[in-house]
Amino acid sequence: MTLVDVQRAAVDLFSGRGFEATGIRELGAAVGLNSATLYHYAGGKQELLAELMRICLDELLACGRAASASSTVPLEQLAALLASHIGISALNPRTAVVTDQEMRALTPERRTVLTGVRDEYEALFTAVLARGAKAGTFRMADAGVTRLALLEMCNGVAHWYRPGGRLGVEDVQRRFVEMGARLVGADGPEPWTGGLVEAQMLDIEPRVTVSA
Amino acid sequence: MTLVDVQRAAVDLFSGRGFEATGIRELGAAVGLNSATLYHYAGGKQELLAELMRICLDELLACGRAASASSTVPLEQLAALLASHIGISALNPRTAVVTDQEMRALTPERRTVLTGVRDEYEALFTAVLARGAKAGTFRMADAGVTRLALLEMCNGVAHWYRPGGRLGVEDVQRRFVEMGARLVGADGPEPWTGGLVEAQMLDIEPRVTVSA
Amino acid sequence: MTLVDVQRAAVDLFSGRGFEATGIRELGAAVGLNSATLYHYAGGKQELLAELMRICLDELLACGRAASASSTVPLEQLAALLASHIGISALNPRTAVVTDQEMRALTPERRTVLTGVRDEYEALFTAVLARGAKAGTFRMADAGVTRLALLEMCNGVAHWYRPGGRLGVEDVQRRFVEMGARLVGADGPEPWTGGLVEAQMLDIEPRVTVSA
Amino acid sequence: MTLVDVQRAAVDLFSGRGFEATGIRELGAAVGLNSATLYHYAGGKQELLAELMRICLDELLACGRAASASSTVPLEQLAALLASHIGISALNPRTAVVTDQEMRALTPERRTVLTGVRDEYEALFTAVLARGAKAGTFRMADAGVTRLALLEMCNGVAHWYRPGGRLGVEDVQRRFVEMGARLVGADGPEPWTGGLVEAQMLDIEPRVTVSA
DNA sequence: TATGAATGAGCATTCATTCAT
DNA sequence: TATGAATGAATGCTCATTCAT
Repeated sequence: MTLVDVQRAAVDLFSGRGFEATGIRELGAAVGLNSATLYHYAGGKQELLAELMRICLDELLACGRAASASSTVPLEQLAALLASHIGISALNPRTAVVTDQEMRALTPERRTVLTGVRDEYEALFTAVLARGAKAGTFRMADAGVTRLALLEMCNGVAHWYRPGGRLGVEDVQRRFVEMGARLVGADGPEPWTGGLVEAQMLDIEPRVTVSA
Repeated sequence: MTLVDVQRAAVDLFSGRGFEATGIRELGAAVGLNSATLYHYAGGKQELLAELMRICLDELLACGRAASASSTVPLEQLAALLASHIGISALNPRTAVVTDQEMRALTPERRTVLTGVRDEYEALFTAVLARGAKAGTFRMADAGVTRLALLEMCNGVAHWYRPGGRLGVEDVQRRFVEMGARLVGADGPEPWTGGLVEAQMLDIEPRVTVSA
Repeated sequence: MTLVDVQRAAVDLFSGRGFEATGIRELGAAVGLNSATLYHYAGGKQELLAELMRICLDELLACGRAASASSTVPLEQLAALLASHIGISALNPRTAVVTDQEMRALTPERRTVLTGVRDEYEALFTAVLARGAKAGTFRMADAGVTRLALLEMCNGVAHWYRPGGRLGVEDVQRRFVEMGARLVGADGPEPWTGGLVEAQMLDIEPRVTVSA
Repeated sequence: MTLVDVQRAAVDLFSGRGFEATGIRELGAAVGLNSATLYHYAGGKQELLAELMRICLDELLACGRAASASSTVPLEQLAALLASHIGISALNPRTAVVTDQEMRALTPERRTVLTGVRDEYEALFTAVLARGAKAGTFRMADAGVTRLALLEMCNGVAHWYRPGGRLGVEDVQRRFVEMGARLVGADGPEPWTGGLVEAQMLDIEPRVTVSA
C-alpha cells in the first residue's frame, strides 16, 4: 500500500521537475514520510525510478502482446496496439512521460534491462507493420520511418493529454487509430470497435476505467 | 566564436545526460576551460541553457514563418512547414532534444518567454490546418488532435535521427511530408519539391548543408 | 547465553572493522537478530562495547592478582603475570585488541571507570618491578620505561597471534617469560614452570583450554 | 603549505578520536576551512588518511634503510634501527599511532600498497636478526617471536611518549636500544653512540630536532 | 581572459535509537 | 522476545557560484 503511495508521489514529482531535479526530501514530504523512511519502502532514489519504469513498461508490453494476439488482421492488430498504447498513456500520462524520458538517469545495468523490455515492445509494432506491408494492406514508403513516426506520435499523447479535459480517453484512442491507419496507408472500414484498457498504474490524478 | 563552442559542448552534454545531471565543471572540461571562466562566456548554467533554447526556437520560428509565407496553398504550406521542422531537427537533433525537454528546468520568467516563442511557432501549424480544413483540402476528425500528433511525430525525429545514418535529411523530409499529408487527409500530388533548410545551429556532429 | 552470542559477534566485528565502522545492523545480521532486538540484549552499541571491555579487563585483573599472589619471589611473580597476560591475549586476541584500542570510543564516565581497572592492573606490574629492583634481582635503567615496554610487547601479542598457528599458547608464554626476564635484567634459572590460564572469554575462534 | 596544515590537523584529530569518528567538518573547522574546501587540498577523507600514512611509512622505511646501511655489525645495525624507529615515533607519536591503527580503514587497494611498504620496513628487522643469529651475536629462542615483540615494544612508544615530558627523545632511544640488545640476547658494550633522527613529519606539537 | 581558492547550500544515503505491536 | 516502521541527526561529498588575482 504505502510503497505504491511513494511511487505515485514519485511519478508526480519526477514528471513535473524531472528525476534529477527532484530531491528525496521533497519526495518524503510529498508522501508525509521522513526521507530516511523512504529507504525502507523504496530502497533508494534510482531503484524507485527503475521500479516505476518497469511497472509501466511491463504494462505496455503485456497489453501490447494481448493487442497483437487479439486478431490476425494487420489493420485490426495495429488498431488494437494503438488503442492500447494511447489508453495506457492517456490514463497514466505522468508515468508514461517519466518512463519515456528518464531512461538516461538509470545505471547502465538497469538501463540495459529496461531498454530491452522497451525494444521488445516496439518490436510488436515492427512485426505488425511488416505483416501489413507483406499482405498489401499497408502502403508505406519506409516501414522503419513509419514505425518511428507512429510511436513518437503515440508517445506524445502523454505530453498533452490529461484526464478530465475536453476529450475522453476513448475519443483520443479513436482518433489515433484513424490517424494510424492513414499513416500506414490503409484504406477501408474503421478497424477499431472500442473496448480495451483498464490500466491502473501510478498516476495520481483521479482516473477512470474506460471500457468500450 | 568561443561562446558558440561552449554552447555546442553544452548541447552535447545536456542532450546526453540531461541539464540537471550535467555539471558546470564537466562542461568546462569538455571545452577546455576552468568552470569559473564559463561565467565570462555564458553567464551561468541556466542562462546558457536558455540562450541555447532561444537560438533553436528562433530558428524554428523564422524558418516556419518563411515556410508559411512560401505559398498560399495549404498543402504546400504544410509541406514547407514540415520540411522546415524536420530539416532543423535532423540537422540539429541534440539541440532540438534539449529545447524540447528542458523547458521545465528554466525559471518561470525565462520559461514564460520561451514558451511564448514555441506557442507562436505552433500557431503556424494551427493556422495552416485551419485554412486547409476550411478549404476542404484537409479532412480531419479533430484539427487540434491532428496538430498535436503532427508536432509530436515531428519532434520525435530528433530522438532517433542522426546525420550520417541510412537516410539523408532530405529522405526524412520527403517521407514526413508524405505522412503529414496522409495525416491531415489530403489527397493529391506530391506537394513538396525539395529545397530549403540551411540551418546551422549547435550540434557538434559534422553537419552538411542540405539543399534540394 | 544469547547475550554472549551478541558479544562474541561484536568482538568479531569490532576487532575487524573497528567499533565506529561497525553498524548495529551488521551486528544484528551477524547474530541473526533484528537490530532493534539487540537493544533487549545489549542495550545499545556503546554499552555493548563497554561491557565487552569490562569482561576483558576484569579477567586480566583477576588473573593478574592471582599471578602476583602466587609467589613472593619477584621473578616468579613477573613470570606468572606475563604468562597470565599472554595466555589471555593469545586465547582471546580479538577481545584483547578491542579492549586495547577502543577506549577512546567510550563516553568519559565509562572511560574513567575502565581506565581505572586498567590502571589497577598495570599497577601490578609496577609493583613487581619495584620489588624486583629493590631486591636487586632486576637491573633496569628506568623501571617506568621498562614497564611500558613490557606491557606494549605483551599487548602486541593480540595483534599477531592466532590460535591454531605455528606456536601454541604455551610456547608463546614461555618465550615471553624469557624475554621479560631479559628485559628486566634478571639472571638465573627459568622461572616459569607452566600451568595457568583457562580464560574463556569472547573470541569466536574455536579455543582450547590450555594447561601446562 | 596548506595541504600540510590539513594533514597536521588530520593527524591530531584522527589520533585522538580515530579516523572513523572524525568528521570532515570537524577537520575543516580545525584548520579554518569550509569542509568543501578540504576536497580542493586533500581530495577526500580517505585519500587524506592514505597520504598521511604513506608519508609516515616512507619516512620509516628510508630511515630504516639508512640505519641498516650504517654498519655491518648486527648489534650496531639493530641499535640504529631501533633508534630510528623510536626517534620517529617519539617525535611524531600521533602520526605513528594513526599509521599503526588505521590501516583497516583503507580501501583494499590502498591497504595493499601501504601494507607492502610496512612489510618491506619490517623485513629490515628480520634481516638484522637473522644476521645476528647467524653470527652468534644474538641468542634468541625464536627469531620470529623476538622480532614481533621488538616491533610491538617499539610501536608502543607512540602510545605513551609525548615530547616535553620527563624523558627526552634521546633518553628513550638509549633505553630502547639497551632493552633491544637484551631482548636479542646480545652481550657487550653499549652499541649506540647517539646521533640520528631529524624526522620532521606531521605531529602538531612543537617538536625539537634531536641530534646526538 | 582565465583561474585557484573558497563557500553555503544541498545532495543521497546511513546512522543509532525508539516504539507500538 | 522480537520486529517493522519511523525518525532526527549526521555522514562524506558535490553543487553552482563568487571573487581576488
